[in-house]
Amino acid sequence: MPELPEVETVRADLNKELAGQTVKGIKVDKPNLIKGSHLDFIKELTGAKFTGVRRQAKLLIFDLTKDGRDFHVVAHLKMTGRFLLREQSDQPDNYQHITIDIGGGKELRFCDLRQFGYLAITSKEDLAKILAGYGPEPLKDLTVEKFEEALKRKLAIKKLLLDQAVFSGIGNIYANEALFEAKIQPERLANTLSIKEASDLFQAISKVITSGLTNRGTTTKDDSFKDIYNRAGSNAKYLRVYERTGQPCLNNCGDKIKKIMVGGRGTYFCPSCQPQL
DNA sequence: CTAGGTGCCTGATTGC
DNA sequence: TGCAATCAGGCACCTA
Repeated sequence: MPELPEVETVRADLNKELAGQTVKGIKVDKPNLIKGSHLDFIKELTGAKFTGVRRQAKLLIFDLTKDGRDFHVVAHLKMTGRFLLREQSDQPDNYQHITIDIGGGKELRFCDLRQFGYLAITSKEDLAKILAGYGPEPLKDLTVEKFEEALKRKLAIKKLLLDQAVFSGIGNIYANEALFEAKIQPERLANTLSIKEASDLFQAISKVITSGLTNRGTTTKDDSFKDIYNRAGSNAKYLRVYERTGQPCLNNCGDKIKKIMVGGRGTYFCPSCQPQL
């Protein structure tokens, strides 16, 4: 599933490929993946020029200009959303639902098995409102001081890490990995972490996110993430708990990775290395 | 403020 | 064997 490192990988490539290109045409096979009117989406986007692609949290933000007016398209990949850059002559992709002709024989395809993802046209003002709802993100505006402040809540630490209004960009994979790295049990209430634990967790989050970025994302066995050239990321080999239920802890502690549900999400940890206090 | 439930989807898994 | 029920999962949205 695309989290901060995966979305950033996609963003960087999209920015390189799209900047300066003009939308020649759009085909929408699944209108439900467009927020708002898909007819308006087609009308407004056709003829517009990409000026850049940004990212905040897990959101992709396409900057466009048309007839002297600037606007944006925000996109969320959710679980299985994917942008692929293809030649128009290429075979259709699986779950290809929206196709954007960018000229030069190339097209941008939005594919999504589960159809949770979306695209939406937004004005500068509406975009600002959307982005204001997101908390600071790792490696950027999240400081250890802000992190400690945010932990003053009586809530399972893992649930807090996944709350995009508190910290943004962290998803299930990196949350599990960071908690293992910091040796903190996922159900621990955030306000019970010591200063040292909070500091360790902050460092652990930076570490696992950096690893994800360096390796162009985590592609697990379900293939949920591919970059715009349909290439897998290489970070999966560094995962230490995610989807390793029943396998030996890589700290060689002798225990096995256990899976539980926390806040309705699959949660992986080592009962010995991450003891419940 | 937080918790809890539902809905969006479909492939994989489980149940009978 | 085959089909049906169940379920995961990010996030919005609603109710308590």
